[in-house]
Amino acid sequence: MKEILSGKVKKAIKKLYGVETDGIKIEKPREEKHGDYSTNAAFLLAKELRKSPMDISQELSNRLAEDFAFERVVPERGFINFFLSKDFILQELKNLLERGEDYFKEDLGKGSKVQVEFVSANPTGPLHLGHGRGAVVGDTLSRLLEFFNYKVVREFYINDAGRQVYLLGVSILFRYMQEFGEEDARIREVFEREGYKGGYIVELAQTLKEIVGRDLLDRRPKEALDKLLKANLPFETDYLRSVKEEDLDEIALCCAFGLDAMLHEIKRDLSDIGISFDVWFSERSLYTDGLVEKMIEELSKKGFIYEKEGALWLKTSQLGDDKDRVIRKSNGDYTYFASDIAYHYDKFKRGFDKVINVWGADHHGYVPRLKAVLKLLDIPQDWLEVYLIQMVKLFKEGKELKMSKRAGNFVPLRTFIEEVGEDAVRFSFLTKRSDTPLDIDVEKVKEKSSENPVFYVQYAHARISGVFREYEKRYSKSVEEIGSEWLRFLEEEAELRLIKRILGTKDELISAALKREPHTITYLLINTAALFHNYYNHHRILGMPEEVMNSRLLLLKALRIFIRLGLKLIGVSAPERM
RNA sequence: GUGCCCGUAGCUCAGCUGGAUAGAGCGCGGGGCUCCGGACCCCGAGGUCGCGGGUUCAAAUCCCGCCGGGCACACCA
Repeated sequence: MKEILSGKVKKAIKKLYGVETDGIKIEKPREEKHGDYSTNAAFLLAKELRKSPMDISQELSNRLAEDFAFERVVPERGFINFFLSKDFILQELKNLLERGEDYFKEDLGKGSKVQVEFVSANPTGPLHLGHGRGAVVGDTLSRLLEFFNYKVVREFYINDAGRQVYLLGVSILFRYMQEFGEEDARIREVFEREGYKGGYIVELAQTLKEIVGRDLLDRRPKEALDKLLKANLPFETDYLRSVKEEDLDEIALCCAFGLDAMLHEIKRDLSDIGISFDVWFSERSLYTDGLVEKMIEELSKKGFIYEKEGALWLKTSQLGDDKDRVIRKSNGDYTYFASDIAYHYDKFKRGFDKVINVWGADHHGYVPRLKAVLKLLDIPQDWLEVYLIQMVKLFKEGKELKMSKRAGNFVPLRTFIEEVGEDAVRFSFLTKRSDTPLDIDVEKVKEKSSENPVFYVQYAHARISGVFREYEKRYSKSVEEIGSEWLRFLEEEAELRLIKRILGTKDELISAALKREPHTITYLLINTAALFHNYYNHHRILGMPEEVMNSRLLLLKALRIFIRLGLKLIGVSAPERM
């Protein structure tokens, strides 16, 4: 809508003054008396034309008033206020009814390739609520971008290399030994200091015990592996299968077993809230494919790497980071940063026009480091967008629950899903801007789930569907058969307002996509549903004279198109009945 | 200590590329179909937009300082 209007304004300016203008803003005034839309165009032209905004707005208004789209065009203190004409509104509505959700589409992406990397949780434990928020926001952003013709690849980066995974293996092994009442001093020491203490580790250890018996205690990892592979485990065994013979020991086996099991859990949780990934990218593969070494070699050649105290350092401080960073420790291990450089280089090589990383806000200090790397690799800064999701804090009986995986004291996403359901999970993660922390009171969400706004929106959809069902029953005709010629009977103020609202949502969807603010969709839905509920409570539809009934049914149909689209974009179901 | 984010109604939060009388839900007080779904609707009370300065015709919105809260500042990931 804004685009249509700004086109009209630009055309009028060109005709009237012979100049091109940029930066014309079309706004929706808060006050209805200031029109359906307004523009600041006159202010922008004032300098160039050496005329007062008042005069310009007057002249432009006179010109634009001839357009059939406007009932009135009113200059006011330099602003130009537009009042849309009924003819124009109905023409757009007809358009919408014919095109369905496509009416809201716009070719913003022009088919460009965008990667959205999100969740990327360590596969060392189940997903918690923070991951859930990132997952829902990332997925919704992806859906939005896809809708506007970006080619989106959803990617999950699996941190399957390094110390955290080693600790996972140690933790499982420790619990496994405990099952037999045995222990190893060295293992215990590592476990107590850094191990994962969650109950899920104990469960994994028990499963392991059931399948392999004493094999690991008796140092027979090879036999244990064979048993595991034959055991018909309820998950894929990619990591177990790929353990190399020369690396196989008790810990390595536990690592692989743990990774397979955890990844399976993670995938299940995600799929339960409607999320699937196109690519599961293994950090480990960056090492096995030699990409990390290659990157370091290349950066060395360019002189960006130096050695100090036995470690390799990257000169990121010259490029916006506050200090240089270690990429290979003095003990020879690579840091996470090293693989991340390789990872982003790989992303770049894969030809994405844009990469969006959805990260937990606790990683914000890491951003300058990565941006510095882009400079070293001659990758444009705006190629990478980092989108930070603030923490989710959980309260139970007024007390905050900590969510550290190592301590094992966290609330799994699964619990939340089971208590409030997929739709409410997705919706509630999208009712707040992502850069503000989110507090969830477990009890409250549980108790008040019927007050969740998601039901309010879904109820609007179900109500419309109910009216259609009833219409079909009473009149033995489908709503689809009502032709657009009936539209002209829509003339009440409330109806026109509702239509304008629906038409205007396109602008807001576009803005949500461009500004990466998927949460605005939920507000759009709530507001639209409110307008509908209000309208519905004051207007009868069935049983009214034919022209009134048919025109109102068409209005409801348009409304339902938008509500369905909005719900689809945030991944929430649109029930026919509730 | 340094950097980033946040501070809006009793509570949870929208609004922030400056624009006209600051919004929603919950909670609170009052009311609403013999009729298409009352999981709804309408009315009302409730605000120094953390504080102070600055820029501007115009500031919740931009800039600076302060206060309060969160997060991050590893040869962890």
